Amino acid sequence: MTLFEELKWRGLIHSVTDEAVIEKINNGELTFYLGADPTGDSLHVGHLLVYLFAKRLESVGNKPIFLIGGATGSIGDPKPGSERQLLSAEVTKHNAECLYEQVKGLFPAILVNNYDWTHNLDILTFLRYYGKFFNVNYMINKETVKARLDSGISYTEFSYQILQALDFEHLYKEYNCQLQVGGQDQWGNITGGLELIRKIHGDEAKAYGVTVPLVLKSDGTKFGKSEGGAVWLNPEKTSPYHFYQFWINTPDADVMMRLKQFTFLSVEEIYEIEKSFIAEPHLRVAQKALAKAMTELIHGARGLEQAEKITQALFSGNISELTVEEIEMAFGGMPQVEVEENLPLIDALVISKAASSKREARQFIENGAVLVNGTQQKDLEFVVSKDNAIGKKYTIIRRGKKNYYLLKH
RNA sequence: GGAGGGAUAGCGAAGUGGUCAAACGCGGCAGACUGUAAAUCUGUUCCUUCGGGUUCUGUGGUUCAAAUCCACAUCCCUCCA
Repeated sequence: MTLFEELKWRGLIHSVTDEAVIEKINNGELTFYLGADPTGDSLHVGHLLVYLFAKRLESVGNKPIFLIGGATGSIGDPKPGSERQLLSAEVTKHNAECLYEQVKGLFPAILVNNYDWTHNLDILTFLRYYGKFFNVNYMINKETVKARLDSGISYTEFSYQILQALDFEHLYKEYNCQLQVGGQDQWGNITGGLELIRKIHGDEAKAYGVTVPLVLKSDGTKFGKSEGGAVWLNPEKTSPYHFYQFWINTPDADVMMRLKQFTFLSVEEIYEIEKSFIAEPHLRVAQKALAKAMTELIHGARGLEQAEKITQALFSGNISELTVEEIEMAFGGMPQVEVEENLPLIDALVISKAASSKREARQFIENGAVLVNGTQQKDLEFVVSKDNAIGKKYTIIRRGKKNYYLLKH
């Protein structure tokens, strides 16, 4: 199986601009790039697939360039609904640094920032030289722009695709970068770049684009969100435990696809897992393998160990047997609140955000949805006290099957 | 510029003087069953000190009583110019 065949098998190829790129990818002879606008300070699992795709290309020798969109990010790419809020220079810079750190953790890449070759470009050069290569009719027909023609789009965002095309052309010229990879929503931007390269460097210029499919969930909802929002790669924003839990909760219908798409387990290993998954689904071998592989990939062996330890403690049911040290380790990075020594359970639920109102708190208690230090508590008058806390320090509240909250006395 | 239609809870949508904290569907949350899955079933879904309080785009009015009637404002849609 060649690399490209494997990529296809893994469901990672949405489309390619030219079949000729396949052999070059397999031979590991390409320099390629992928870009990200510094609109946030961390990647989340929704972004992850294309980065892992890049890692796979890199693993056979292709050379990755990671492009930070310091310029494009300050413009904002057109999104379906409305204009973007412009970000300040400081925020963009900070975000760029954070993103680069995360990418470096995944694979070695040359870092470039499109601000460097854009900020000195004067308006006349832009219009006289580059502008002539762009046909407005063509630009208007890009999906991203078309979607906004009714509701309106500013000239600023309309110009975004030109800046992106400039990037590809620049990297082609300076680094002999022949390939851009991106999500399928980037197709328009990628082909824009190819167009520009062809116009400037002629038909013999060889450049390509490959897009990775959007990750879909079988039930149609958006991938990458758990309760409380996006699942981030940054452990400060999403703890390794929550990250692990996100993967282990993958529905049966999706889990084999996720293993193929996201993990670096070999084809044979995945087939082995699938056998067990089909024969004994209740063991959830596939979910466990997925959670393990992903947590280790992003948070390392220590993060995985931590996540598994917490999972073990919380789901084995022996919470009250945990020591203070174990709780501290387990709940590191998880939501916790300091409380006074004694507090009615109803208030404790509200303060810890386990319930959004007292009425809801009562309802949870009456439904038997609340466990205090591992035992169900149906008494509305129950008081959480320091004396009953584990090690006189921590009270662990569970609401529902898998929502945990830590109170520190 | 003219003529109509509309705005109701997270979303869709009933309700057109009191029986309305507002049907129903979706979504959310919880419980049961399971495997921390799916499907299914049950409960719940403005706040509350459980007395009550605050809601139906906004403001003012009519009325014992307004989501419901009237006036004005704002926004959206359709048709005509």
